[in-house]
Amino acid sequence: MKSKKIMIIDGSSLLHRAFYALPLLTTKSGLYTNGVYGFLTMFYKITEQYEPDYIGVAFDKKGPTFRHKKYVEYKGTRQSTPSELSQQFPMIKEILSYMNIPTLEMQEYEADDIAGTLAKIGENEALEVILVTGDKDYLQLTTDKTKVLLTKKGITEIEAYDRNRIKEEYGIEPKQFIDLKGLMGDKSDNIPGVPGIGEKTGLKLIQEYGSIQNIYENIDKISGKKLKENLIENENLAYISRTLGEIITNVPLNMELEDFKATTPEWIKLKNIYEELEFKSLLNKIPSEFKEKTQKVKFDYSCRELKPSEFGELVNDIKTEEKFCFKFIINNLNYIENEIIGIGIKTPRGMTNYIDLLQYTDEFTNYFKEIFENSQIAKIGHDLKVDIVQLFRLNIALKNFTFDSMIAQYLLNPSQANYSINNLSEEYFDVYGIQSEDVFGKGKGLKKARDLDKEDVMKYLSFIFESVFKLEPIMMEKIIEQRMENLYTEVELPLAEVLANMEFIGFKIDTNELKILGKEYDEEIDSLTKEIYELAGSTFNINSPKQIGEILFEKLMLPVIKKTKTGYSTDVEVMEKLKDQHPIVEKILRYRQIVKLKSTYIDGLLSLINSKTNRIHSSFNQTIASTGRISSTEPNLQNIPIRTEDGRKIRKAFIAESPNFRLLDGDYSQIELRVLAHISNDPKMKDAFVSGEDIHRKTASEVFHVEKEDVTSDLRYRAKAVNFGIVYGISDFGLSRDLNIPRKEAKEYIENYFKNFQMVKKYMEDIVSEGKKNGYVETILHRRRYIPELNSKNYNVRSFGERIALNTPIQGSAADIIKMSMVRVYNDLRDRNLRSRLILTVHDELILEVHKDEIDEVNKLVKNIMENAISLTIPLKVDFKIGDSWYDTK
DNA sequence: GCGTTCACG
DNA sequence: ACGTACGTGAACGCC
Repeated sequence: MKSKKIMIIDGSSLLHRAFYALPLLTTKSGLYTNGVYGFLTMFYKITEQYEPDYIGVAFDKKGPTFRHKKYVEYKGTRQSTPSELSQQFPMIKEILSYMNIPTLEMQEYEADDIAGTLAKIGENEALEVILVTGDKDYLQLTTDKTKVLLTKKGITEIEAYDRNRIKEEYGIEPKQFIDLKGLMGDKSDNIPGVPGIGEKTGLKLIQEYGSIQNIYENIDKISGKKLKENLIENENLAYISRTLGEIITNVPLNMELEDFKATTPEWIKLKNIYEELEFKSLLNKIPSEFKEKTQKVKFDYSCRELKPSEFGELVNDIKTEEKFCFKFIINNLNYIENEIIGIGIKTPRGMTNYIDLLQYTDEFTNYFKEIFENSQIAKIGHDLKVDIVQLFRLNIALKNFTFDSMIAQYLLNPSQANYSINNLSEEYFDVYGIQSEDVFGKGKGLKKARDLDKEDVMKYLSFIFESVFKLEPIMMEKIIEQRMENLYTEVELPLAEVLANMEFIGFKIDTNELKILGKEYDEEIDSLTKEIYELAGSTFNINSPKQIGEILFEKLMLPVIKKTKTGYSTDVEVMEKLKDQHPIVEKILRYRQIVKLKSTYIDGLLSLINSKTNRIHSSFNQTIASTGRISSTEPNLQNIPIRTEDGRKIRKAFIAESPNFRLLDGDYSQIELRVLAHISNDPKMKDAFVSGEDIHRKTASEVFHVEKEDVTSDLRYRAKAVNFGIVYGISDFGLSRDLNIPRKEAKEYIENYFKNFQMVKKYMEDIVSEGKKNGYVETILHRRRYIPELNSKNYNVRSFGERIALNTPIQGSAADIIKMSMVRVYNDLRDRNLRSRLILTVHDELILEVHKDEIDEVNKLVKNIMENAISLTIPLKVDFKIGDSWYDTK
């Protein structure tokens, strides 16, 4: 039988660690909580990992300890604990009391003595002992039965030490750390030790002689005159230091093992204090049944399952109430092919109705199609894009879609990490709702449709509907107040349907073409692999940056250009600089490129082709990018290669549905620079766009003081880099790296740029100060992004904030514009009953699958919509290409 | 699960 | 003196 475990935590040490590892977080009322928060994060991590049967937390007690009696200077150099930290000790103790975990502190003793004593008690009871601390001194307590978990950098890294590891790493027994410390001393505790002896010398001596006592018994054998002198002169100090550094294990504790038994926390109290301290993520640790009891808002979970005979009645209710909220229940697989399990529907005054669609799909569509398609009846919900895809599958066209709480929250704060309905109900109502995982399971425990508990499903749906109905008025008020009503109702909401349709339609793939390309790549990978092994003189995993580093910088002794957190950097930038030094470098670069193409684009795409339609159905995320852009996943169709010919070939596999269709690709020319010209109102920049000049050429002539006719391709290239830099929040460093020129030269370019485009400079200054003043910046359609970084005390963080402040209105306005185009293109194609359809967007580009009979009409229509999506002080220009494959639309 | 690298706009 | 261009997603190694 496995022995039981006792975990003893050094609370003082852990709180200190957490406090210094995390930035100073405060609650709205100004309480400092970073230490407590970090402590609890670590606490949950280790208790969940080790699952102790007994647990206790030891603290230092204020006042002198027995060590001070032996040595008055003990801890004499310690700075007093800052009040931001000291006020957090009572908090963590309070929380531990709610967890029913005993906290121990004793006059005259320190936490480590208590922990040492408990460890000994634990060992005597034949328990496995786990000590948790940030203090290396604890290593002296490790035995075969006691291990020490030591926090490393930050709060996420924890290293476990047992006796074996110590012997391996230090070559001494744990107990010998006491003697080692006697020699080394400890600056932070003001333990003197023997002068001139640090970790290295100390370890050597202990490894050789075993103990301080034995060193002095053999003092004549010590080599090194100075060392020997120091030892002899400071013998007394060495022994005193040894005593000070020894953790004692016989503190008189009046506790029994049973007092430490892990028991159930007092959930309600724990929940209340987590709320008070605003530890939202830790509330997940509270079982949901304890979270509902103190809701401010009452949620009604009443629900019923409807049989077909009752469908008509609900349809009539909906007609009288003119609004409903709905959600499909589907299994979480690819939702183009999944099973549609059921649907929940609720009107403002009615209860939640559930229809089993595994049984009654036909009856459902017969009764409800007209309701969904009725433009007098409003539909609302949360993350309805998924549900619109299901409606497409059932051949139902949604009309009058007026509210989606997920999209609403994205507009109210586009930087949020999580837009789940649970997050929203917590934020707005302090209601902790029902976790979808509890209903559907997760990971391996994901439930099959038939294993779902219908009552749970209905209750979950009720929770969503109650949340959405209650959120709608509150969120709409904010949206209107922030001037985003138009953006919301005319752009983002209709866009959800456009994205749903693009997901539903997909992009046709020539599987064979992909496979042939894959074979070519494979052959090259094989031969490159052989050449690289040959050049390296050994085999290794070329996919491992770590192993490449070892080969290049240790075996082949190439110069180290750059380091990462974990070792040598081997990225393209570094490798380009090493190219001339060894032939292997170029081979590795080529290998990396081809392997990327093969694994991400050949194998990755092949695995995502829908076998029935030979099409790829990506998912488009409308609420990820803080700037307003759309992102694409599984697969990401927005990063299909184009910059190198080898990669660009992948696009040959992206084709139109049949010989009757072709691809039409329209991309905005220089949309971000045009947006910048518009919002900065810079006359020179605007001139260039109004007169249809090449903007990079224009920039080159201004920055480098040459006539436009005399701009060489090199100058144009440099000017292009400058223009990009402007949009991103330029720095001389970045530009110099990008163009491979001295920093000084880059600086001149930038200064010249600003001399010529003075209004751009003014824009950059104004937008940053506006951001600082308001806390956010806006796009043309008033899309808002908060930038807390602008007020950071940290220079780097603040600079980052400034770059965000000037880039977001540019990137975000460009996103506004293409989103408007998408909605109009989609609607016009549908209104004209065309067979052509929008299938993809890549930030400044729209791709349509166009019927050959409609090419001229659609091309004209899309051009008109895109170029007139919005009226700016400069024209928008769109270039169009037509081809049988995406490769050909160039 | 995080870090590195690299694909795109 | 610092450390540095904006926004994404996927594959892989490594712990």
